[in-house]
Amino acid sequence: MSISTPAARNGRRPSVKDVAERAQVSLGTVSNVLNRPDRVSAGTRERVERAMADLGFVLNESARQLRMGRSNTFAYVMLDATNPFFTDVARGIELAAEKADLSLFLCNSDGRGPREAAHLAHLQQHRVDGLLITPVDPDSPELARVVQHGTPLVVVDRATTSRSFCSVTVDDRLGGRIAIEHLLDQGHTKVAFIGGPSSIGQIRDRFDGACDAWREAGLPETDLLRVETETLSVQEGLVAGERLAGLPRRKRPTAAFCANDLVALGLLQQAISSGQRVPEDIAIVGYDDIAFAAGAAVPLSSVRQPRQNLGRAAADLLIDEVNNPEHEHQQVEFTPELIARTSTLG
Amino acid sequence: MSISTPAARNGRRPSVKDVAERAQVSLGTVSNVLNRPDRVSAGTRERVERAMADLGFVLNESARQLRMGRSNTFAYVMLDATNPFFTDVARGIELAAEKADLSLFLCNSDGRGPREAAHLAHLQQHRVDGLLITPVDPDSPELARVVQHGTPLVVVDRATTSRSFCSVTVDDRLGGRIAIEHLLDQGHTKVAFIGGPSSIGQIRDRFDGACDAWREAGLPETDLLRVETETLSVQEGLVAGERLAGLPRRKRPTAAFCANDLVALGLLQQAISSGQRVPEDIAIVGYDDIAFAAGAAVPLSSVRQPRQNLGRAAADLLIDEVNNPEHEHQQVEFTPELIARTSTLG
DNA sequence: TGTCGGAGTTGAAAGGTTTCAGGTCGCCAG
DNA sequence: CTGGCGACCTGAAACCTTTCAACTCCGACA
Repeated sequence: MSISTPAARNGRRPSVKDVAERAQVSLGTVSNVLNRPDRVSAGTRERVERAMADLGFVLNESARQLRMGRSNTFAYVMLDATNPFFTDVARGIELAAEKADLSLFLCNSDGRGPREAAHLAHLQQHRVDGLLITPVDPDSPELARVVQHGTPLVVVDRATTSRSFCSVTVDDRLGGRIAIEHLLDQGHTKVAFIGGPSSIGQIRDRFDGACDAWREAGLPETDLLRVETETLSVQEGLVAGERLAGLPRRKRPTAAFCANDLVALGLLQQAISSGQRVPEDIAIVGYDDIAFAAGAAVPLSSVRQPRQNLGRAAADLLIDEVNNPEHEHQQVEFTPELIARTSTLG
Repeated sequence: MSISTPAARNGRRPSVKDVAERAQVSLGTVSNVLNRPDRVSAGTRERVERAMADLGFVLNESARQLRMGRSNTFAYVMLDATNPFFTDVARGIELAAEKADLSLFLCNSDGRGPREAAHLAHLQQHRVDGLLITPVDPDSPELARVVQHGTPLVVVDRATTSRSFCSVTVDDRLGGRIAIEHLLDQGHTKVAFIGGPSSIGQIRDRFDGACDAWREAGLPETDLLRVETETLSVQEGLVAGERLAGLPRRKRPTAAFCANDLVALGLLQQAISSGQRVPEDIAIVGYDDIAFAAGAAVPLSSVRQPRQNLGRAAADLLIDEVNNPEHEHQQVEFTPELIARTSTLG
């Protein structure tokens, strides 16, 4: 097979210079065709465009960026690209970026600090115009350093103590409260909180919110049973379910509030396979309202977070920071919402 | 608040030149510290490093790329970032890329052709060293054009007619076959195939494989009931379930093979909520073996694809194409595997 | 003493784009 | 015929890095 692609003809990709030569115009004119076509006469423009097509010209973004000093690109460093919650957030960011004519790169830190640091370094070197991140550690000095080096940054779905950048969060304490209030409404007076590890701020907040509601209802604290898990996975939900089932009937809670939907789905699975009815024997509320919650064997009640709005708001804050010289950092907090389904409504 | 970040001091980010000046050395030496530290004496190196730290120097990747002509970056254009299948594929790619010291950018075409085209153009301009993609249309001339312009490309999880790039697929026809063979083993002689639209090659293949097995078992074709859906979603699975339930008992299949797990989960939900027992009244096999399959109310049997290996293999092919001048394009095909769980085993 | 080699350092050139001050040309008003 | 204007086009300079041939020392060796 003979080599005949434009790019292979001479081992070098064609540049504006080659285009200019072939079209018998100057460099500047080619650039004008690219960036201000209205300033070029129709005939010339046509000649240049044909030359580009003939040569298979692809603009070199590095060179443009070098010259222009900006990249029109954002990046989002995700905490876990396999978690539906974060992919939905990413989608929100993407939509906002697309509307503002910005490219978006997604990176995945996979919950690993060093990987996150590598991505951060690389993205700064790429001179992205702005950075969104759900960090492994929201209080890491790395984040402040990024800002100091001149890259605007917005923290997504994590509260942080720093005031040198914007953040977007959801009120987890309120989320815990409304979950419990819903169960109280349904008449439950013995409830389990299932989730962990409590080193994660969000999980603490959800539990604290639950306690607030519980106390205000005047119920004894001992009847809000805390079941600590190692992680938030389906597997851990299963284990927790077995633990509940092992309790003597008098002590067994009639409802469970799970710190996320994966745990709730595990609990649900255990309940059904051991012959319990949901919600008659045990009612279940999850958290996040992922797509699989509605599609579970018993549709799952869940605390919904405005995932996509979260992403969109974060991107909008970043766009403001980049374009508006009077930008002031903000901490935006969204409100969660309870979605009641069969798993609590019977 | 006074502006005091290094970057803000003069509105321009420090360059190697600034570093060189401050460290009292030449440009070349700074570059050596960056790229060949062993060639620089310890004292000088230290001085340069201190200068970098003082100034908050961040290397400009655009300039480096421009000079070097390569970016050490791959990109994967995903078809649907919210589908767990693709995020797992992405993870496989990521691991391979990380091992080869390449950065990876993820983009999401979201199943939209124009968005895909925009990403493609942008990535070519960025001079990524190689491109992985699960395309909206595997036979689009766009892909060939990318290759022609000089960017190596590997198609992931889609068969294509072109031989100008590598591809990695899973044998869908075999997948269909083993699903049906499993159901035949369990004694089923009336089975539904649920999925669509059949314009998608993969779905056709899965159905064709199912037919192969069915025919070879000597069963009448009419007893392999085809239920066409609009898309592969939980919702469509629900609808299909209702359709099956509406059939007279004599005609009703005792098992269903769903073209993906989302459909299977929908069907499962419908079956359970309408009081059927799974698998006694209806056995169910899904496809993809996503994480939620094992965690379903009745753990779901499913045809597993080696998602992560798929990604890894694709990345490795691309790495070979980039580095090895004698590279030859390959079409790699993986073999699926049946994971039998309660939904077919009772 | 003179030569050689090696370690460390230098600085100009190159890479592809955009910008912008300046040029040419044709045409119209005076 | 002259001056001036607008439309269109030109090409050098700048952006920041890496590379590499050339240079300077300095100690070793004959």
